[in-house]
Amino acid sequence: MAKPSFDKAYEPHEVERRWYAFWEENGLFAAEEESDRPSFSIVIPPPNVTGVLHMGHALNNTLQDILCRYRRLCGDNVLWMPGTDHAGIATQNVVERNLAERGLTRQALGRERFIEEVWRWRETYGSAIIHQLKRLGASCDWRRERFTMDEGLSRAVRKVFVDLYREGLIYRGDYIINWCPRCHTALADLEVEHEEVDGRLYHIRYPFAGAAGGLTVATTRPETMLGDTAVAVHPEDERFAALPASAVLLPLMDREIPVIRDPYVERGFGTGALKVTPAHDPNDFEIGRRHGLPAVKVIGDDGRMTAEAGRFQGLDRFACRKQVVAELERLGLLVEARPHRHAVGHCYRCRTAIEPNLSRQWFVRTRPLAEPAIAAVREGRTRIIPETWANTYFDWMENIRDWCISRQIWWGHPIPAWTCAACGEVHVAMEAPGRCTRCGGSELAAEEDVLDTWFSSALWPFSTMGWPEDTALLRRFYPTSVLVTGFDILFFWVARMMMMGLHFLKDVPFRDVYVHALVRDEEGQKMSKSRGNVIDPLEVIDRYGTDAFRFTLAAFAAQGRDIKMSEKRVEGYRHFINKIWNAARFALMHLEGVQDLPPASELSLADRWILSRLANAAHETRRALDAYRFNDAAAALYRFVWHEFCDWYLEAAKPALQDPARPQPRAAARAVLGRVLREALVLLHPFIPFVTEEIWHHLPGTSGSISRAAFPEASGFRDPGAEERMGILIEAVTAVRNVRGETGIAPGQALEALVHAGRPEVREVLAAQRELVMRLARLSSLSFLEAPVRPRGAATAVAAGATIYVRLEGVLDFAREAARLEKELGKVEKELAAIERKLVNADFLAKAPAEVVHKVRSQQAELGERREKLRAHLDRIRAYDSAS
RNA sequence: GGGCGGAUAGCUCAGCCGGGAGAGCGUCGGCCUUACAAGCCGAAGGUCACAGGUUCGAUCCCUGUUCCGCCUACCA
Repeated sequence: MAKPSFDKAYEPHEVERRWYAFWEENGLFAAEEESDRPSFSIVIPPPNVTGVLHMGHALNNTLQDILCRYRRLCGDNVLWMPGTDHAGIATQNVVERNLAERGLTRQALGRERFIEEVWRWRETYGSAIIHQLKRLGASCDWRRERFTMDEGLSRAVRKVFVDLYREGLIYRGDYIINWCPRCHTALADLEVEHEEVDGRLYHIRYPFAGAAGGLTVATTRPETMLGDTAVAVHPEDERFAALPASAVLLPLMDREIPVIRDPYVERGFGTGALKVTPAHDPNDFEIGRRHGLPAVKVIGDDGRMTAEAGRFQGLDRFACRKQVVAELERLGLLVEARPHRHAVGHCYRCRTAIEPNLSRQWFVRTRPLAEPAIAAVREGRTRIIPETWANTYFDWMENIRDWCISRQIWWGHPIPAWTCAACGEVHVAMEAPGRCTRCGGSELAAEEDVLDTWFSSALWPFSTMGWPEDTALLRRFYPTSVLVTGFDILFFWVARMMMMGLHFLKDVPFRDVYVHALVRDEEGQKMSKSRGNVIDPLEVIDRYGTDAFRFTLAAFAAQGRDIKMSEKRVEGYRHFINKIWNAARFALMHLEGVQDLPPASELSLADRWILSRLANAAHETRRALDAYRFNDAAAALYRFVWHEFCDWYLEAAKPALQDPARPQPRAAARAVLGRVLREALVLLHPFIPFVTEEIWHHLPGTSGSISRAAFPEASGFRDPGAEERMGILIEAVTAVRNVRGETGIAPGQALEALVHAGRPEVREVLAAQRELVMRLARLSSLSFLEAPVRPRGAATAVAAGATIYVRLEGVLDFAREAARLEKELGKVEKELAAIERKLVNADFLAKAPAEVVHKVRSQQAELGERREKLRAHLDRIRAYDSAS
């Protein structure tokens, strides 16, 4: 492949395309089914086939990719299992909308042709999100890509359904479920989103049957009264202890309904009398069961009133409400309609108000499945990180209710059940039975409902690996190492995978669950189309490059905190990418061929220092990633690369690199430069895979893809002595620069400096590194004084345990210098005062650990010394000033 | 109703086992110093929301308060 030019500014797009193709062609993301290396596996949270990449996906997959690339660099055999979800309701809605544009409906098409249409749609658009994940750099093992409607996964679904049914953990029955009149299907409790709305609480008078007076009930949904079959009061409510009649006359319907007594009724709410509509309210349904009440279904599946609603038949439920209220008002039975704020359920797919409806559905008995799933987390077999989410998990699991799994839509896994036309026997089996096992009848009607999409997603960690076959993949990669997901699907998905995994594989589906935050907009608002505040990740990638975007996501992925995304941030990290790029450009000017590191004795102080800092950066990165602290890892790398490697090492190494007259230090610097850059790139690679791969191929001493390099060891070049000595140098140089900045001397003007070093080691370091200090601080000379005596016209800096005089002949503004010293002195005195307050405290001396006391004492000594020096200089400056 | 999280520099956020608070961006001053102006050097800027408590010592632990955000729930 042609080497591109190494331009001043990094140009990401061509680089990204080129390297992604290279990775895929060379199978660098492929997991091995047979391997001696440790296994590491992640199953992707499968995005909806209909979806397009949003910020949530971008964060989620960036974090997974960082982990996968990191583990590969550590030598693991990594499986990142990719795929998509058929997303029953969502996909059906999208395809239906598409049909509507062509003037068609699914009903007109018929079930079979509609399903074909969905598959066609999937062929055309279903890979969009996969391509987008690739642009993000996702290193999935794409050859293994799965789809929840694939034959293999469908088999797993049927097997699970049949087994659970036979174990009595799946049943069918008539219950109140959440019905979406728009999607025309039942929904699980979880799929209902509650929203506070301003409604009204209507007080309606139900006259007694055959007696004067009546009972006033309170309701927010007056239209349901048409289906009332009782009025309930609390058994111990004195107000209703003696009633003139045991029944009331249901207004508008002229039906007599009994007054019953049930402790469910809350005496303090409304009027204390509750209308009971068993067909349209879950609590009323229970009351109805307890009292043997009939259930009258007045609202149909289309949201319109049924024949049971009498003359209201055919009216939309909300229109009906208005009319019922109007008629009651006319009859003088509407006592009042006060404003009332309450929660109303909405369909999580289409936002339509949910109708609780009596209906025959299939359910999973969840409690027996939930118990092992609770235990697994309690016992730490699966860790939830951050831990706080474990509480949420327990809370939900412990109060779990049966799961309605049947959906009245067409796109999904058919429920494998058949009903005998002759005897009504229900058969649940993997394949359609030939004839009825009970009566021998041959006419068997297949169940028309399909399964909840989450039913198949619950199997994802093992169905993707070939279950129910006993595959090599399962043996090697199940349980998966970690699941990375957003908290919004903790119940929908994580909890259910836990239940299914434990039940069918007798082991947890994942060792760790890393729960990350939501990506919000700059103001902290949830991104949504209706708010119009959506930032498209692909546009961000177009503008700033994938690497900058990924690094931003990682840098802001602090545990337990939402990410507020703005392009400004990404721009900042694009600068970082560019910085790396330019550091590499610089390095390449000096690197030729591979050079081994010389022994430590031949390395300069800066060489030893940067190698030590590299080891430290490797250590911090490793520790942070092992703990899923992505932001810590990103920060450590940023600091190392920019503020240590670029700001100090490269500048410090320039003299050696640029001086051909001294081959030995030059060779050492070259070797170190090459080594540190290579290893830094490897450390960075999980975060910014493209630019690191690109640079890698330019560097001498590298081979193959950086994605298969070895993650640097943290222990290698630790050198505390070098770190301390370099610290002195940095402090001294910074002090001189400070003087220069504060006194307004042009950076170009070389200055003379004289140093009085109190501690011999400080003098030794500065003397040994004289040339370097001069260069970095832009000095024309650096000499040493035996006593702290300020030369004429010199500014003073106290730093690194030394006094540094900077000659500013004729330029020194005494007033300004005095002000500068005063400011410095003020700071020191304030710090010292705080320290000394501690040391006069007998309790502190007696009770604090010796090492803390020692530390404080040495701080006191150091600050005291600084204070004395500053005072002395200030006095002299003042004296000089007033004298002159 | 129950639960969880947050409040730290102008902005956005880090801050591990309690030992006197950091970064990025922004601001101010100075620099085109041949890797990088997407850059370099320097500086300013903080009652760590408020009130108590524990402790020799609290941004950190405990209690309460205020203000935000989220999850959850069958008072119609």
